[in-house]
Amino acid sequence: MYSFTEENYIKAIYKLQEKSGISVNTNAIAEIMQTKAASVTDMIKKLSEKKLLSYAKYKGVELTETGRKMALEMIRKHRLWETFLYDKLNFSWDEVHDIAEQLEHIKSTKLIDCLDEFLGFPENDPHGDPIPGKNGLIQRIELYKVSELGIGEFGVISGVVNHSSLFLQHLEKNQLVLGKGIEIVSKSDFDQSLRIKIEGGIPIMISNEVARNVLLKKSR
Amino acid sequence: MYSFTEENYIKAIYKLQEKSGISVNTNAIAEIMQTKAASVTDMIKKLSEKKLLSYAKYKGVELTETGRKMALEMIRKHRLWETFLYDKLNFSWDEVHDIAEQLEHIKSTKLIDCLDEFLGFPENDPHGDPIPGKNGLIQRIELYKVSELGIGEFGVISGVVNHSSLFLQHLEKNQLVLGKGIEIVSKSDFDQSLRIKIEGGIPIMISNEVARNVLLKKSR
DNA sequence: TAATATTTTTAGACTAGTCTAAAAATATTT
DNA sequence: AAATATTTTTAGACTAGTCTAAAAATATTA
Repeated sequence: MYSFTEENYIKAIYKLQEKSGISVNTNAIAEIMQTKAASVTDMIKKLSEKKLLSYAKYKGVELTETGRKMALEMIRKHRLWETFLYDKLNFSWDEVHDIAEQLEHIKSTKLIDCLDEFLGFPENDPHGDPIPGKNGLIQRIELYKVSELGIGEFGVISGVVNHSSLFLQHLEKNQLVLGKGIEIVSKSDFDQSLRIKIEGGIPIMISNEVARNVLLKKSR
Repeated sequence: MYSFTEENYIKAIYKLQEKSGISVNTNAIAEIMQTKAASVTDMIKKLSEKKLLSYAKYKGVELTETGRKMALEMIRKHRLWETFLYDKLNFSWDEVHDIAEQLEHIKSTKLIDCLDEFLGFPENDPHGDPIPGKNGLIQRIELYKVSELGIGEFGVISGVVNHSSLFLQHLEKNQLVLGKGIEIVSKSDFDQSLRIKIEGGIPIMISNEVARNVLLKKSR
């Protein structure tokens, strides 16, 4: 059985590996874990001894197969709990993360499967992120940043890059929520802000910052 | 914010105070917490410094008002989660305790109230134990052990004294579950075992041990 | 009352996880 | 290639929580 801290480290490393490709460095882990580089070195030595990652001094770390499986289990639990909080308990999508961060550590071989069934085997969490299956497989579809679309193109909001509370609240306030269709009307050459038309709403302006953090499934 | 260990100690002390009246001794706490007396002494010193209990060497401990409130919050959370596992995720009543022991530590000012609402503000958990309200008040009714009833008396199964997994499984196997009416048919002078008639079932024998651990609401 | 048994506390050692400061290694700049 | 900057590791100190063994206090028995 692994400690909460061990599980959190493995999850953080998995996320960094997803972004950067292969190897993950000490400072990057320290930043996500909100701790000091020395603490990271201490912990990754232990995790290496437990065969969850492979590590050589000054060479960064990579999760082992065991580590990756553990990470995917954590992500599955996290996203299923977020879905429960959102769908069943009416939490808003910017409130669910911190609670799911705690719930994901519950040790029970059966609980998360029962929750999965209870929720109707959802494929995505409230932010549009894919929920890994019991077998650890993630079903991904190709998503595009709003900033990557051209004038006249359409898409359906299906994810967010930035999960911060403030950002999610900003999106909700502007009706930029999962499932909404949008069309790119025009783009400013000056600051790359966009004028977009939201399905069921009036055209609005969004900054380039927002455009780079909202993900779409392309449509027509 | 309190640690999991601190919360567990407070809960254990509350339960012991409920049984024994006022003061609780070190060995009793050690037994519930499955730890050594020395560890208990160390911890109750800390909890005393945090004003959760009052403590004098060799004199046992008593929870303060703050400690009692915290204990009732923990019990409320525990029982609501047990109810969720049982009612919504179809866990059996002997499986819920260990999972609820973990879930009760989730820190969120809003979560348990949303869960309470989601469950329809239940008054009892799957074992018949009363669920404290948000205000900390427990609604109790008078229950009797089966062994306290006379021949010909009736009652409805409304609680259990012993919460062990094996005992709960034994009860379920014998249809001795919450809500069932029973009538005392006869009693053996030899070993105090009882012959009882269960509503909707055939008469069965139960040992004195079982009779002392099943609680009834009296009826007619 | 004294001897014995039991309970509780204290002292010191341990692990898990954190930190700061300094040392070691690597990367970058000149 | 040398100097400088940055990253990473190591050493030692800290807290939380645990343990064993011994000491202290209380309870029980003779």
